[in-house]
Amino acid sequence: MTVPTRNHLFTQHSRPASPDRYTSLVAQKDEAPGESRRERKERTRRAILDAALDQLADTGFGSLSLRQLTRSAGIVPTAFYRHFATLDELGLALVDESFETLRGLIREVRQGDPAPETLIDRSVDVLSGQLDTHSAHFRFISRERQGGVPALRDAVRHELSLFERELATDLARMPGLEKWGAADLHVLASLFVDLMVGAAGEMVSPSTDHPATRREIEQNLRNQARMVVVGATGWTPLGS
Amino acid sequence: MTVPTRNHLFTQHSRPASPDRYTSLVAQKDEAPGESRRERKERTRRAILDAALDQLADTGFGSLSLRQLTRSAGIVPTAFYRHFATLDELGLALVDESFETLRGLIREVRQGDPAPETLIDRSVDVLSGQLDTHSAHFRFISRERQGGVPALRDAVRHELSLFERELATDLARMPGLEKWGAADLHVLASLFVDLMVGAAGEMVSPSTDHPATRREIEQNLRNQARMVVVGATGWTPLGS
DNA sequence: TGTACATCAGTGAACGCGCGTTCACTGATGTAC
DNA sequence: TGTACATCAGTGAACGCGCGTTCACTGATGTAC
Repeated sequence: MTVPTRNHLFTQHSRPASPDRYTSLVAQKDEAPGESRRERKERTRRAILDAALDQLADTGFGSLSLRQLTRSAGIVPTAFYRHFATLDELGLALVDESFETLRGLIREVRQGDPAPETLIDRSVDVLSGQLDTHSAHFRFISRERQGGVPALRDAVRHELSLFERELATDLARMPGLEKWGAADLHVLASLFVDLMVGAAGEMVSPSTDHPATRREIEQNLRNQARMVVVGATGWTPLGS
Repeated sequence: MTVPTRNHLFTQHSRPASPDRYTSLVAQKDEAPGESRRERKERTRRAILDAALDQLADTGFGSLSLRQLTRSAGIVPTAFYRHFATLDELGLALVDESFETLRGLIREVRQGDPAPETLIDRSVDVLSGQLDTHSAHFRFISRERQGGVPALRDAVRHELSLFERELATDLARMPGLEKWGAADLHVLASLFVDLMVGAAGEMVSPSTDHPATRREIEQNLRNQARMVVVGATGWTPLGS
């Protein structure tokens, strides 16, 4: 017969204050009485994801520590496995929500303003706004795109290529590009994606918190995009 | 009085075979009798750098392990400190030699063939050749550019901006660009650098060892560069 | 040319630490009747 | 509405491991005389 080795008088719902709980950023213990078990679980999952995004400001995903992660999420290390089977699975969840953000960006640009001559400025403005609220997602994408964790790198690249394809479909409808083939659209779309991800990665980096620098990068992105548009305007489609 | 706790009969020059020595890729123990102390030290340093580049194919610099590093360099962990004060210092040495490779590339392009209409193909060919012999350097640059180690990220970005400035100086001498200001040259040079580093990073990634994929990326890089050149040709300088 | 001494690249034991993962557990929430 | 039981998110002890860094050391190489 197995014997309990410790009392369990103090569990989740009446825990004594312990020093290392003070460091938790996204504590599970904030009481929210009406909550169901599902809602509680979802809240903890969210806390883990946020703690990860937080920690990822400083390091690559490969250097993520499960123990630090759970400490700042306000749970015990082993509780992590109630939500994700492996650290990689957590990473893939972050890929998903990061690309949701990215698609949100393109959706926001699209709606309400298709005038081609203001499209660049509008896009850069929307990007700039998204960077304020979702910087962690952009940092994650641009870092793990070249990062040291194969599963994530592949997932990010795959999503980026899907995203690029969507952009190509959008571009195909623009005036002047009706005659373009898939290859031409791919060249232009990949240019835009490379520029955007590159600039976003630079703006969102911990080294670049100086706002003047950020505005310079933004301005350069605008000019780069303009030069590419001039190139697209004068482009002779590849098949011809 | 301190007492030696172990015999030292077997040192560097007549060491018994020990299991974990077999894994060393770049062993220091290869006898080279005529060598001076300086030459020996330089050889070990080289072995450390190579072991690092080797290990960095799989992970980011932040996840580098000093112990694995020294094991595959054929020395004991503590011997590392005879060559570098910290791991970061090793990283900076890698930044230096990686950018030497990059400058070698531009030098190779420059010499012997300045015909503007073949410049893109020539550049991509040279890049492709360098990727075969110095892939680790390009992987290092493109990964640590967005990587999680601040000192390296800053160093790589600084070197990239110097490199871009050099490229701008070269471009200023090209026919048709004589009237361009510094800002215009910056836009064009940064476009080329972004495209090159991006494509190189993709080609050199462990996920991309399929040669067909690599040729596709190369071809797309050519097309992207061409579209940018068309853009530059039709560009109205910013001041005007 | 020979000798005494200094230099220093590499050694190996030892350290304390944070890591990911296992396991049997607890007790509040949810469900079947 | 009340009761008995199942579910399962979170707990805490324990594990073995690889890590970076310290330290006093060795002995071949280099140098001064």
